[in-house]
Amino acid sequence: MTAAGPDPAAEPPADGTARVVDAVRRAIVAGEFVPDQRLVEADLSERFGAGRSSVRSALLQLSGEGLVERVQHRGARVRAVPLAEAVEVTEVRMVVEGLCAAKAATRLADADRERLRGLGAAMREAVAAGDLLGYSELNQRLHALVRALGGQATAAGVLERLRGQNVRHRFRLALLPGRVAASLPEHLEIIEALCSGDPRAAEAAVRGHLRSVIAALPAVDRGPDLPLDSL
Amino acid sequence: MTAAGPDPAAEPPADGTARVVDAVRRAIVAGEFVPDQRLVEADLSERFGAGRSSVRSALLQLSGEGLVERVQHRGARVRAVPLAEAVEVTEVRMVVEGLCAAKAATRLADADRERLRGLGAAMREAVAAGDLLGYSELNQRLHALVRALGGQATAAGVLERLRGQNVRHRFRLALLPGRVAASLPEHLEIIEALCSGDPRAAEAAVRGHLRSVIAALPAVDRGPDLPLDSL
DNA sequence: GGGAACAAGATTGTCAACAATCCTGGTGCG
DNA sequence: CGCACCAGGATTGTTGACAATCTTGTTCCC
Repeated sequence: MTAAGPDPAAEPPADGTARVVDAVRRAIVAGEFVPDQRLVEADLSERFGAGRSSVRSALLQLSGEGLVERVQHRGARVRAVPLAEAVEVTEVRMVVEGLCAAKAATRLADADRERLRGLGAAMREAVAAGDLLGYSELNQRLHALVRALGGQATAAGVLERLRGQNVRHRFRLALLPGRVAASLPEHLEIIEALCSGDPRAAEAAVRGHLRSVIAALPAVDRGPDLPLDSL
Repeated sequence: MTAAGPDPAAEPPADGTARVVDAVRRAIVAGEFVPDQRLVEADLSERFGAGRSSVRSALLQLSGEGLVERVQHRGARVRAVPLAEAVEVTEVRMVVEGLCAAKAATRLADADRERLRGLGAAMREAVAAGDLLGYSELNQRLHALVRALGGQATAAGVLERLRGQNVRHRFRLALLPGRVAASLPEHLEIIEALCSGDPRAAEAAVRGHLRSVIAALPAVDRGPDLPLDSL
């Protein structure tokens, strides 16, 4: 049963509930469903061609993930994450991702170091080329890699759950003028600290980076709504 | 975050789903439902006098809280938390509760200091009197207080979610011979560091304490099953 | 004109029945 | 004897209808 790993590109014939969960989640992170938008069961049912029961289960599940908010007899709506909470989320990410980095630093194989440094080089190039979206993508890849290398499933789960909550802020962050200039050296420092195998340094580097992200969040929040077509 | 917070004194007339959620959660943390036990919808439906639909919703919600595990077409069972995962959970608790402590240290009012020192004194007395269960209760109160004083709703939510996952191990920890002797000074150090208003010291004290808890976990895991009637 | 009482509409929560799926035991063939 | 195969039972997933609850617009009285 443990033989075949989770295929990253599988499950086209997802049945009712699972399919709706996926579709709604995708619509939320893509910005198609805006914060505070009501999610009426009957509407979603018709839109996705699934029974109201499946939609209901899906909303229950998404509520558990913190993406939608439900109140008794009043339905579900897309959870709005105000700036103050985005800061809180990032603070928690700071310490938990710091833990992952510290653990990762003591477990690296040579192949891992290569992947990390490869990512670092790609980031440098993206910045040099002015490819903000590509950089944002690499950014996520780096953080995901740190999560994975930590080998801490619980921490990874917590981070995954938090990740969904401030997609909005995170997407805009990379587009903030001058942000990448500050972000790139921090990322490179994380990579170097990890490769050096020093857990304290790795944790400190991750914390420093996310502290800087927190400092930049207020500016992001004041920004205008973006198209986000680029997904 | 989402509701789900076990309010110690509220909602007497809980209707269908909410009532089942509460009852099942209580049964799980009380040990009435043992790990890996199957939770058949029809059985629970009859036991709690609620429609299978309500039971279903309840299981969905509890699955979101991480208390039960569900697999497609194979039903739900009480999540078993193996030692390795209990360690992981405590590691995450270590850093997140450290964050709460650091933030709390900078926000304390005099009344808070009094409450903290009062808890410390009560702990000393409980240990002197050999009241292990009372000490365990005070222990939880202290950790809850740190959570609350941090004023970090997101962190508190994460911790609340993790708390439910290793009740089993946590309950037995206090009963481990010689454990309280190591635990008490650590708790007192946390209290002093908080009262001194130094965030770094507070975080370090919390981390040190939970590191010691982690070290003690393997011994707990080997212990026999306890009655747990004391709830 | 302002606000409480009320009724209609909309939406969620629950129930019972049906279909789909999985697990368990037995059966027959090699 | 071992193993693929196949009913039978048990359990979950889904559908549709009904009851309970909330929201909104209206009316009536002060």
